[in-house]
Amino acid sequence: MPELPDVERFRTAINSNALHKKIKSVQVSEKRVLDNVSEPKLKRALKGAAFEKTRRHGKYLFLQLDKGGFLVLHFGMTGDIRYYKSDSDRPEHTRMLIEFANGYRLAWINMRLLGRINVAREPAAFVRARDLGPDAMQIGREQFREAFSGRNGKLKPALMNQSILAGLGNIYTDEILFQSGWHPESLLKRFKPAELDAIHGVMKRVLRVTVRRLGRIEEFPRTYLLPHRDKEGACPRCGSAIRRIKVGQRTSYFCPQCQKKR
DNA sequence: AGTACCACCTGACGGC
DNA sequence: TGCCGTCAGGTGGTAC
Repeated sequence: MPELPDVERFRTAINSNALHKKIKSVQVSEKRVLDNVSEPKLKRALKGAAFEKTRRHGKYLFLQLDKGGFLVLHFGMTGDIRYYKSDSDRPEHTRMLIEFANGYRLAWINMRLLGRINVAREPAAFVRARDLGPDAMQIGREQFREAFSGRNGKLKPALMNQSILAGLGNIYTDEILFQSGWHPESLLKRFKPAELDAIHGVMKRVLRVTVRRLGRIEEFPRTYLLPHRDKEGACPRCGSAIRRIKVGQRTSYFCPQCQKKR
């Protein structure tokens, strides 16, 4: 599930529940998810500290510690977060469990073990080291045009390329392409600056709307593709059968009537 | 620079 | 019922 709007939901949940609470203990039940940090080092960094505030860049969530430094969470393909009280409510596939002094717990859930846990001194340095592009919610029109013009290759893989633009994944990119009326295999070099500007505008709108709905697809507007993004789906605009193809190894859903190839 | 393929993982689903 | 292939909202490495 985790693309930008989902990570933004996790951030909101942590902001409203898990800030300014002293961390009593940390358990990591799957060491494989630890990326640049060992378990002892992670425990040293977190124990006795509290989360002060949160930031997000692309699909990465940064939790600032009052002792200094950041816990950096990435969720992979399957990830979630839950704040709860009773030990019996521990979610399945909890890979890291943070227990607070108030008795509540924060579970980092990661079924497929494709997510990663890091620590960082500064988000900016981490973002640079990972070669992440500008965040999709922050990027301005000029910067967007700059990032995508003069490139070769197909539109969809470029939008999903985290070093060009950070935050979009497979399904939100499908939505943005649907709403801008472009076929996923359109060639980037055929786009005029004004058309890139239009895609930027659509992207901003889609992110604004879906973040506001906390990434809950059932609550998306009826004119959105995502609720119909399955084999039997019909285009919410024209009723045509939604088509499914592979673009850059990833499954893409699109409306052959509404989305033109450039 | 762009693309293809593989690897990393678990679980759900459909076909036989 | 059980086994098997396929697929899933991500990323990193390698090779061409």
